[in-house]
Amino acid sequence: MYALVDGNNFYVSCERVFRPSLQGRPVIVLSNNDGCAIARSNEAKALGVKMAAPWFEIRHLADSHGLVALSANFTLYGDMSDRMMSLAAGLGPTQEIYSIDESFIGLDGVRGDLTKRAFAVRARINQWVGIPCGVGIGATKTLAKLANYIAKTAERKHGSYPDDLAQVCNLCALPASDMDAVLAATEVSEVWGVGRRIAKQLQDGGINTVLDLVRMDPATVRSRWSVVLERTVRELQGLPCIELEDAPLPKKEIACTRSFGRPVTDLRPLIEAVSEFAGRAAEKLRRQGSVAREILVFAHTSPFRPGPRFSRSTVVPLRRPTADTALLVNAATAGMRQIYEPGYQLIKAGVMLLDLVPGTVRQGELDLEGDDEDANRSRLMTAMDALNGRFGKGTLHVASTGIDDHSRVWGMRQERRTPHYTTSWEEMPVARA
DNA sequence: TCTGGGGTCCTAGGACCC
DNA sequence: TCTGGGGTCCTAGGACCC
Repeated sequence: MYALVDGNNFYVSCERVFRPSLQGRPVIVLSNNDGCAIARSNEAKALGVKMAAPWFEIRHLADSHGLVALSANFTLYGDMSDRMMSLAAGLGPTQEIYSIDESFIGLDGVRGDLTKRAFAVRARINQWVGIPCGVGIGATKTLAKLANYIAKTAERKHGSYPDDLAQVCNLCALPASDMDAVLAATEVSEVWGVGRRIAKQLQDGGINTVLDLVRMDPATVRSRWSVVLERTVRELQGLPCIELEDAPLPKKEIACTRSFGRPVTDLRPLIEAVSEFAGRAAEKLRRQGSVAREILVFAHTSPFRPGPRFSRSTVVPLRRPTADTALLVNAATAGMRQIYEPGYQLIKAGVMLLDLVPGTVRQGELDLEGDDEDANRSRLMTAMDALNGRFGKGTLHVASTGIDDHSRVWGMRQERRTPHYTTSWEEMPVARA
C-alpha cells in the first residue's frame, strides 16, 4: 500500500509562506526568463490561467484582476521541499522523493488508522513548514496518485475552496461500490501515465472514465498501445507493477540548458554560456559520483519566432570518462565552435552529459600520463565544490564563463524574484514586533 | 518585446553477426 | 516459381512525468 503526499500549487505555496498577503489572491510563478506560468494558485486557475501560459499573453490580468506574478526562486523551493519531505517521511517506513513537491510513502507494516495518520502528518507539515498538502492512499502507486487527485477535486466540487483545504483520500478504505462511483466520475485523462495523446486515443475508442479503463483487458491494451499502458491498467486494478524507488538511482544523463534573456548571435557569448552549463552539469555529475563518456552541445533559434531557423547539436566524445570541469568545459566549447554559424538569433543552448558510469570504474589504459595527475585534478575538483558549497555558487568557476555578470548578454531575465529567505543570511526575513 | 528545464522508458528499424 | 532464421546492439523518435 502506498501514499502520495504532494504540496498544493507548490511554488506558489512556498512564496505565500513568506508573504502571507498573497493568501486568497491569484498568484503565479513564472519559468526562467519570466517566460510562462509554471505554478498557479487556485484563484489564478479560476481566472483561466493555463499551465505554461506565456506571460505576455496573460499579463493584462495583473491590472484587471490583481494577478500577481513572481519569478521562479528555485533555491527557496528546493529548501522548502527538503523540509516538507523530511516530515512526509514520518508517514511510513520507506519514501521515494518523486519530484520537488511529491513523495510516495511505502505503508507496509504501518498499523492503525491510515487515514487518521495521514491527516496528522498533513497537519504537521502545514504547521511546521507552512505548505498545504494533499494525501492519497491506494494499493498501488497509480491508485495513490489517483486518490491524491480525488482529494484535491472532491472539495472543489463543493464550491471554491482555498488552496489549503486539500485533504486526504484513502481509496483502500472505500467500499467496492463507492469505488466504482468514484472511478466513473473521474476522467481517464487524469490517470498517471495517460497523457494527452493516449487520452485522445482512448476517448476516440469510447474509453472516457477511469472505470472504463479499469475494465479493459490488459492484453488488449498491450497490443493496441504498449506495455506501459498495460502496467497502468493493472495498477488501477490493484496489482502493483511499479515499485517504490526508495534509494534514488543515479541519473543516466545530466543536462543543463537555458533560454537566453535575449537572442544571441555571436560566438563569444555562446562559448560563455556553454562553459557555464558544462561547469554546472559537472558539479551535478560529481555529486552523484559518476563520470561521463561524452557530452552533447546544442543551440537553436526560437521555434515561435519568424526568421531563419537554426537547430544543431553535436556529441563530443571524451578521451576518457571524466567529471573534471575543465575537461568538460573544453569539450563543450569545442562542440559549440563546431556547430556555430553566424547570422542566427539563437535563444537557447545547453549541454547534456551522456553515457554516465560510476566514478569508481576506471578504464585501464595504455597511457603514460600517470595517475598522479588524475589524483591532483580530482582533489582540485573536490576543493572547488567545497568552496562553492561554502561561499556560494560560482565563487570559483572557469574563466571562459565570463568574468562578471554584467558582461553576460545571454543571462536570464528575472524581474520579480523574491529573496532567498531560508538559504542566505543576507536575505533572511526579519520579524518586527 | 515576450513561449522553461530536466528527466525516464519503450519501440521500431537498421546494421551487423553467425 | 523461387531468396533462412535467429540474435544483439544502437539510435532516433515518441510519449510520458513534474
